[in-house]
Amino acid sequence: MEKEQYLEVYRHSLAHIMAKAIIEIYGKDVQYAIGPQIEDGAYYDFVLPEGKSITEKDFTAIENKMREILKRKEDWTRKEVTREEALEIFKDQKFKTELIKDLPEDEKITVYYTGEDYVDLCRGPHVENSKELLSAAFKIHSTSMAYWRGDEKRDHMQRVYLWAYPSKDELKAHIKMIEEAKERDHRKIGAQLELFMFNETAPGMPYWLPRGWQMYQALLKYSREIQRKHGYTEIAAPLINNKRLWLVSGHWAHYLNNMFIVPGMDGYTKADVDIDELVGDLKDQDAEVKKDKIEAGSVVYNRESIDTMAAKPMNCPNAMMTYKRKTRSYKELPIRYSEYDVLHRKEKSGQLNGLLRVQEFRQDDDHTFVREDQIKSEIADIISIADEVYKTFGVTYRAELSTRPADFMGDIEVWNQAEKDLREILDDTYGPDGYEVNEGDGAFYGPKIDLQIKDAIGREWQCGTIQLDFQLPHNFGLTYTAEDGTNKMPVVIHRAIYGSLERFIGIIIENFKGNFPFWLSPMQVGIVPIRPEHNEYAHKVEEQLIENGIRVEADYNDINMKTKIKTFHNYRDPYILVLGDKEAAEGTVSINIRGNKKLNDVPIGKFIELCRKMNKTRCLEIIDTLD
RNA sequence: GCCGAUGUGGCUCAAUUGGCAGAGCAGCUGAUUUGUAAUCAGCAGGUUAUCGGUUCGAGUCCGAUCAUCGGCUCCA
Repeated sequence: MEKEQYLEVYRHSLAHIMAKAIIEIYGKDVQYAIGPQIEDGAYYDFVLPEGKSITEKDFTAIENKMREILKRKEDWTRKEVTREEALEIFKDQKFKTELIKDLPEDEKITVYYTGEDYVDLCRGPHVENSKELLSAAFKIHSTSMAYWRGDEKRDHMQRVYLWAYPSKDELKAHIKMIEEAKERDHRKIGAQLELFMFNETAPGMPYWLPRGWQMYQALLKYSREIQRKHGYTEIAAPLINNKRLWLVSGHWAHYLNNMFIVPGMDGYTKADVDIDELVGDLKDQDAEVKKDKIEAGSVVYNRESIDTMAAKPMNCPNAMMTYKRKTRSYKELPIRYSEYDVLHRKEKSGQLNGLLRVQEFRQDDDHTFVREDQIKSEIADIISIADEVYKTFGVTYRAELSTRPADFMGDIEVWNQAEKDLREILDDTYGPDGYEVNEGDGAFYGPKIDLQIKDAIGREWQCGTIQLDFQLPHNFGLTYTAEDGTNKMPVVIHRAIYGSLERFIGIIIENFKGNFPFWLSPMQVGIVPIRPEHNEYAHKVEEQLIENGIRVEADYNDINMKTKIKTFHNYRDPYILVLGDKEAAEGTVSINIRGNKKLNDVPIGKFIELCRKMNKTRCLEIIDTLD
């Protein structure tokens, strides 16, 4: 048996063993649903008897019970049964019953017995006897809540996860890998390197500290540089707009729950007044609308007030307004408006995650207005930008095309042509099998290409996105004057390469484990004068570096040089310069290079030259020789 | 929003069955004047997330709230 198949079979079998163990511990009333194998093991979904739940403390007991069951060395017997027989076997199991009823008429129904007291509905395959699993290594590691069939309106189940590997060593290696991933955690490194912080009063809204902001600016600078070469123009727009704008864009109808509302003058009232249609609870869109008398001095938010405003969750509507400010000619297109404004998106509690999921962020956003015949070349250009940017970070990526969904908007001919164009570009760039297609997964307003990048330890992240939009130009009534003098509607392309800057920074922190390339390093050079009498020379060196656009910090305190080196070392500065008598006399620097290499007595001019080179080329490696 | 967990000086962590809130690092002061990842001594730093409850007594037990973490779900 191939190793992968073997893994699947015994992980899946172990899921059944776990279900059997849990039933033995919690009783026959346990409702068991499904238990598939996953990347590093398996899980199984249960509804436990009223009032019971599985917590960390119970893991060991379940594992022990599983081992006890395996030692019984029971046979696994497969049995084909009729629909009626299956329904009889699982008459007390509501989920199994539902699964059986949903099976196609002609489907063979198979059940597996493990020993005589446990039976599960399953296609298999499984091991033939539990003893085959005795050598497997497994560990229950977490639980979570899951909805039956992913539907939040249906049963809430408890999902129990286990890791499973063929040997103890492989399980150990997996646990070690998870611990290493924790070492990369951007939240931990972000605190150590003083890049960003959070405060309770602004959940999910990062404070960028001086060092982190340097990095942020380096990313912005790079984005601006490359976009400028590709004909982009940058704009900035209001952060809050009256709800009238959001009504036109459709956000008020479809995105309100994710928007931070800013009440206008009528949004609260200071005098006694009767208000109709008062929103009972701002957090709950479906809350009952009530009619109430407001007492003087009280503050009431009324989402329906005429001058209610909202912080923008997306840049698009304001970009539309910017386009619409005057009549446009076909000769002007494409118009590319890039912007880096702050966006706010309100997330449900429990969804925030460091920089990876935030409520306030900036995107390297752009809205490009094109004629239909320009779509293809424009998308090709965007992909070339993405390709260049991702290469600079040393990550590989994968493209996914999402096509027309059932509930699409607009002209089917336009869709067909656009999808054809996108496929041709993707074929040309990555080869016909070099990208994935998610049929019907596009947004209702247009097809899209998502770019997934792969980090240093193989995790994938969606960053770049390129979306065609046939809807927004329609909502905003955008037009341009065509060659024949008629008014035509442009197509909008939304695109981002980093995606959210915050998220992207979180990803690259973990990708580089905090050891950033020179051009990205918050501080690039740390200066350590050995004794106070060397401060004067150190100041001169510092000034020269600053003049050359190099981010530098120096420690002029009268303390042990070891301490100063340690501090900069902990900040992971790529270069630490040690300056003493010799260097001052000869106009040189002695360099501690991140990674413990050293270069002594380097002429200052030479050092500046290599720093400038790295800033210009944005190379990944820190130069550690003078050749 | 859901399931489970966590919250003690800036950071990492202690505090026995409910019984005086403590240490290291960082900070400050002084000494040391040092050529490559922790020199020595002293000082200061706390309403134990917040609010409420039980108790003679709460970091510890109970409740609520907030934030955070692991997942689920969601994510134009």
